Amino acid sequence: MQLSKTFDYAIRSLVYLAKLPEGQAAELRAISLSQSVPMSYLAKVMRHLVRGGLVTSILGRDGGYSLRKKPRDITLLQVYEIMEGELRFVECMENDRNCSLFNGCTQAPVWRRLRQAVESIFRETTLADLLPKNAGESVPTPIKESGYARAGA
Amino acid sequence: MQLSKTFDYAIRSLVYLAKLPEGQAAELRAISLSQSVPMSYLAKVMRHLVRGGLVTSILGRDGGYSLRKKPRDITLLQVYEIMEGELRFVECMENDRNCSLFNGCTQAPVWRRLRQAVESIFRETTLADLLPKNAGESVPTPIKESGYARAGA
DNA sequence: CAATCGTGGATATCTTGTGTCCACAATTGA
DNA sequence: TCAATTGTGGACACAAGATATCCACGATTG
Repeated sequence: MQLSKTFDYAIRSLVYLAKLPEGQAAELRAISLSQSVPMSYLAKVMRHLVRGGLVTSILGRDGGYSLRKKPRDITLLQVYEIMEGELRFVECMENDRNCSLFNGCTQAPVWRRLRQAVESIFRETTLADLLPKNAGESVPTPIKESGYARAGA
Repeated sequence: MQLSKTFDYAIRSLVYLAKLPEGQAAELRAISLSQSVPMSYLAKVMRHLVRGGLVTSILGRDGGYSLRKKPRDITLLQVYEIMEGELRFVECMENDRNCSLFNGCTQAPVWRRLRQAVESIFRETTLADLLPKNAGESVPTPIKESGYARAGA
């Protein structure tokens, strides 16, 4: 019943990008430092987001990442499905190979209700909802300079 | 975002007990066979339920387990908390050691909303809701005799 | 050409869920 | 009283998945 760090990393990175001035890109190291997320791992996360169509990557010098949509148009459900795949709570969410054999799977309706609840929250929450209200200040400062942002090149 | 098998085992075992005639006990092997759950692992699950106060265990010969409350009085939330502890989706659900430092943890409200949703579903669903409506037949039959119910003594 | 930056994938590590095993205590019936 | 049965407790083993690391490579720009 835990959300993965990967999912959390993805969200926070997207929020970071959303805070940038329109059209501006941020490079991996900057995101990594600001979130205290290992750079080489963040790279993998970002690749998912790129393939998922939420983020554009710019190769080469002065490259980086930038949002491909308005924050209002990026829902947590999209992010979740890109990072984790379809939302499910048990193995046999739809197909009943095992459970229905025993008791007609009386808990299946509960899992469905559960998914609907979570799904609708995820669908209704967009990146825009995660932007700090009172913040015009552009970029948050990292806590520690050391540790991260070292590998990869 | 997955529920553990352990939680599922617990629920199914409780449902099994709930189906028994009032006051009757079932032994470990019977539950294990009916659910195709490894007996030695089920033992551990049952211990949790005993300590959690949902189930009574009877030692010695002709021992077994039986429900300690009416199915209507056992909620999924109780079962969850007994098996998994407090319901949480991220590390820092209440205490904010890390996230608030960066962005005031704008996602925390989302996680809270999420928890409330799940929690209320769990709280409103009782064992009674998981009993098959049309079933007077006492005990479901196992699929395969082999494999489980062998270890332990 | 050289420096920068993201890509891709193989690999390593760590954690946790899941499962196993065995000695032991309690209970009951012969 | 003895032996069989049944749950208890904890140590241990195993597997899978999340998390992290590394390195060779392609793209881009000055």
